[in-house]
Amino acid sequence: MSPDDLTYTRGMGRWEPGARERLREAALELFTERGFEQTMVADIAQRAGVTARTFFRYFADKREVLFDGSADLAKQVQNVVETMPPTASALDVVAAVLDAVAQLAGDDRDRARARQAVITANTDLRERELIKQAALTAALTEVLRQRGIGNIEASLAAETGSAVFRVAFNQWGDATENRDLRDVIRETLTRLRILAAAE
Amino acid sequence: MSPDDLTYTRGMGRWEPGARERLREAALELFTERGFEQTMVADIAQRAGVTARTFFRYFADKREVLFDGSADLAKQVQNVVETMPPTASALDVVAAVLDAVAQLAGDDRDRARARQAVITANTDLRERELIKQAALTAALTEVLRQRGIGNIEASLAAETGSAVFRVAFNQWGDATENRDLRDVIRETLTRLRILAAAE
DNA sequence: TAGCGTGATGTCACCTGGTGACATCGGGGG
DNA sequence: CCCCCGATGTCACCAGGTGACATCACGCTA
Repeated sequence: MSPDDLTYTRGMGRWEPGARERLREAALELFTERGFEQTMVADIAQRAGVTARTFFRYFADKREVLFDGSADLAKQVQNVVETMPPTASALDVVAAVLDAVAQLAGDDRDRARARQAVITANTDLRERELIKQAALTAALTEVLRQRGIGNIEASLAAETGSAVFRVAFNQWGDATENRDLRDVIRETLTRLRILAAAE
Repeated sequence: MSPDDLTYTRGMGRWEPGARERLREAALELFTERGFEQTMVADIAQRAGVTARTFFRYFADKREVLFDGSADLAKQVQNVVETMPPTASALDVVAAVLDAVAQLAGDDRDRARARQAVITANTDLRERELIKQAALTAALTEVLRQRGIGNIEASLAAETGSAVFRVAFNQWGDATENRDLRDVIRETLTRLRILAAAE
C-alpha cells in the first residue's frame, strides 16, 4: 500500500526494487486470504510482480517467507548477552534475553496476531516455527556455555527460558490480554519459580 | 528379522503381510546407509516389495515412517495421568509422565541412538520430531487442565517438563553416559529446581 | 463349485515445490 | 562507447504427494 507507492513510483531500473519486501507482503496477504496450502508460490510471485523462480532466489522454500529476519534474532541474543556482567547467573542472562526478544517480537500486537493465526492454522508452518525456536534456544545455549556455564546447566536454562517464552507469548496473544509482552514474561517466570519450588 | 520370518513363511495372500513393518525397516536401513534426502520413496517401497503409492497409503509422507507409533504415546500419557491421585501436584504428574515416556523411549539405547542419528542429520526430520514433541506437550497440558489445573499453570508445567525431557534425553544419548534414562531425568529435574530457586 | 463382494495393491495421470543451466537486459565503471 | 555484472526470466527436469480407476486373490454364500 503506502510503502508500495514509494517503491513503485521511484522505480528506475529494469525491475522494481524491493522484490523481497513485496514477496513478503504478498505472501502474508494471500496466506491470510486463502490459507497457506491454497496459495501457490506462483500466486505470490505474480502478486509481487516476479516469477516463481525469483521467489526461490530470495527464500529457501515457501514457508521461509514468513520467517524472514529470524536470523537477526540470534545476533540480538549474542549482543544482549555480551552486555551482561560476568557475575550474572544463568537465569539472569536468560531473563535478559527473553526481555530483548520480547521487544522485537512484541512491538506490533496486531501484526503478530495475524501472522500467528496463519502459522497456527498450518502444520507445516508450525513445524518451521518450532525449529526456528529450537535454533534460537541452541544459540542461547551456546552463549551460555561461552560464559563458562556447564553443558547441562546451559541447555537446561535455555530450554526452560524458551518454555517460559512460549507460554507467555501464547498468553499475550489472548484477546483478553492487554499487558506488555515483557510483563507477561516476567510474571510467567515468577510462576515457574513457584512451580519448581513447590514440594 | 525374527518377527519377519514368521509373517513371511505364513504369507498366504496375494501379497506378503506386514507391509507397514517392512516399510519401516527398509526406511530406517536406507536412511542410515545413504541419508534421508538421498533416499527416494520409490527406493524404500522397492526394498519393501511394494510401490511408492502403497508407501503413501501407510504413511502420510516420507518423514512419517520414522515416527510411526508416536500416537500411542499420547494414550500412554492419558493412562499414566489417570492413575495419579487427585492430590498430586502438577509437577508430580509431569514427573510421572516423564518417567513413563522414558520407559518407552529409553529401553533400547542402541536403536534409539541410530534413529536419533538419522533425525539429527536432517532438518526436515528435526522439524517433524519437534512437532511430535509439541503434540505430546499439548496432550499433557490438556490432561493437566482436566485435573483442574489452571491454563497457564498447566501449559507451563507441561512445557517445562518437555524441556527437562529434551535435556535429559540428549544427555542420555551421550557416549559417556550409561545411566538409565529415568535416572537422568530425575537428576535433570533436580537441577531445574536448583536453577529456578537460585536468586 | 460357481459366483460375488471386498480390501489391499498396482497403474496412470497430474499438480506443486524446488533446482540447475543458460539466456537476457539494464546500469555503472573503464 | 563498450563491457562487465547482477538481478531476473525461461526452460527442462526431479521428487513428493494425490485422485481415479483397474486388478486380483481371498473368503463367503447359494
